[in-house]
Amino acid sequence: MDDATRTTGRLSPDDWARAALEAIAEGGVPSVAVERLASSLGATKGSFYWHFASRRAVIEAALSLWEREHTDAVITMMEAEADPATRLRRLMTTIIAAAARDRVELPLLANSDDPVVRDVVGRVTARRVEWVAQTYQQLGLDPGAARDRAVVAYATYVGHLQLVRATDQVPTTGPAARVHLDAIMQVLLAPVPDDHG
Amino acid sequence: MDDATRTTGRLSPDDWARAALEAIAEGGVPSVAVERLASSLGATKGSFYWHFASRRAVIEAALSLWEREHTDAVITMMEAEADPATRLRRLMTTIIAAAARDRVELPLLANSDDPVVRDVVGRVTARRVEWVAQTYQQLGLDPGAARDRAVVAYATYVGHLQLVRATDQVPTTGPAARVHLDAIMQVLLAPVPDDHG
DNA sequence: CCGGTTCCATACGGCACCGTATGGATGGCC
DNA sequence: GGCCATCCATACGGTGCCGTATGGAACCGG
Repeated sequence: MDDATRTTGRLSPDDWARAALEAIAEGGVPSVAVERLASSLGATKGSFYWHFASRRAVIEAALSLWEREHTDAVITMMEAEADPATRLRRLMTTIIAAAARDRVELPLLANSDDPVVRDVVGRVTARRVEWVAQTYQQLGLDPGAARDRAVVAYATYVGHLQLVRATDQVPTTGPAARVHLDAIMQVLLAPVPDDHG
Repeated sequence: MDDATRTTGRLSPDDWARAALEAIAEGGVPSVAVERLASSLGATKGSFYWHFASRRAVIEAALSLWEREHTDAVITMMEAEADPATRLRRLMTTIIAAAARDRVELPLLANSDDPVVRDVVGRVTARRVEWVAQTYQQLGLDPGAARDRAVVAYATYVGHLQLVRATDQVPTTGPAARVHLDAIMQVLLAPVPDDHG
C-alpha cells in the first residue's frame, strides 16, 4: 500500500529523465553519468540500460521534457495580458523570477556545443524572441526593428541570468532587486513610441 | 640550430598555461586534461608534472594569464576617448568584436561553479562594470543609477555573447550586425540626458 | 501455483583521466 | 670532458565512466 512513499520500487523512463534534468541543473550536461543517476535513484546501471539504449538517449529525453514543460509554462504565462508594455514588464519580471527556479536553462546555454542541446536551445530561444518581437510590434515598431529590439531584450535577460549565477554583481532580492528590474525595464522600453502614458 | 622551428624542445610553464587556455576555449575548464595538453604540445605527462604540481595548478596559471592580458587589453582600449557616449559605443563595439577572438570568456562564465574560476570572473566583471558605471556618471547619472545602468549594459553584452555562441539569432557579420549594434547602443544610451547632440 | 514478461543487480572489459615513481636525456659550468 | 641540476619519457596503480552479458527477482495472467 505505502509503496509510493519512497522510490516506488519500479522506475519509469520519466524518472530517469527527471533525474538527468536535475543532474544538468547541478553540473551541466557532462555531469549526467549513468551510474550516478542510478545511485541517485537508488538503482544500478542494469535498470538504466533496460529503459534507455545509451547515455545520450536519456539526455535527449531530459531535454525534450524540459522543452515541453518550459514552453507550456511561458505560454500560459503570456496568454493573459492585453497591454504590450505591461506585458513586456510582466514577461521580464516572471522570467527573471523563474530564473531562480529553473536551474537548467543556464547550463543548457553553456553546453550548447552539443548539437542536441543546441537544437533545443535554438528552438526555445527563437520562440521567445518571436514573442518579444510581437510585443514590440504592438508597441509600434515595424517588424525588423521589433525583432532587433527583441534580440537585445532577450540578450539582456540572458546576461542577467548569467551575471546572477556567475557573479555577485546583481541584486536578486530585496528592494535593490526591484530597482534593478526597473532599470532593465527603463532600458527595454526606452525610445519606443509610447502613446498611452 | 633550428630548434626554434617546432615546439622548441623545452617547454616553459607559460607554454602549458597557454595550452590550457586553448583547451578552455575549446571545451571549457573540464576539458583541461593533463595528457591531452601534453600531446597537444608534443610532450608527455612527465614534463607537465615537473612544471606543475597538479591539474588545478595549470588551470590557475591559465586563469591568471587570461585575467592579466584581458585586463591590460581593455585598459589600453579605454584610456583614449574623451566623450563618454562615443566611448561607451566604442567600448561595446570593440568588446563585441573582440568576443569573436576571445573564446575563453564564455566558457569561464559557464564554469563559474568552480571557485577559482568564479573569483577571476568576479574580479573581471566587477572591474568592467565599474568602468561602464563611470562612463554613465560622466553622462550625467548619479552613482547609484549609473551602476544600475552599467550592470544592465554589461548584462546585455554578456547575453549578446551567449546568444551569438549558442544560437543563430544574432547577426555577427555584414550590415545586419551594424544594425543590431545600433539597436544595442540605442537601448544602452536611451534615456540618458544627452546635452551635446 | 506456474510460466513468461518485465524490471533490475552483479560482474566484466574497455577507455580516459589523475598523480607517482623512476630512469634517461639535455644543458650549463668549471 | 666531467658533474650536477634541469627537463622529460615510460611505466604503474587507482578511479570514474560507458556499455554488455547474464542471472535473478518481481509481477501478471491463467
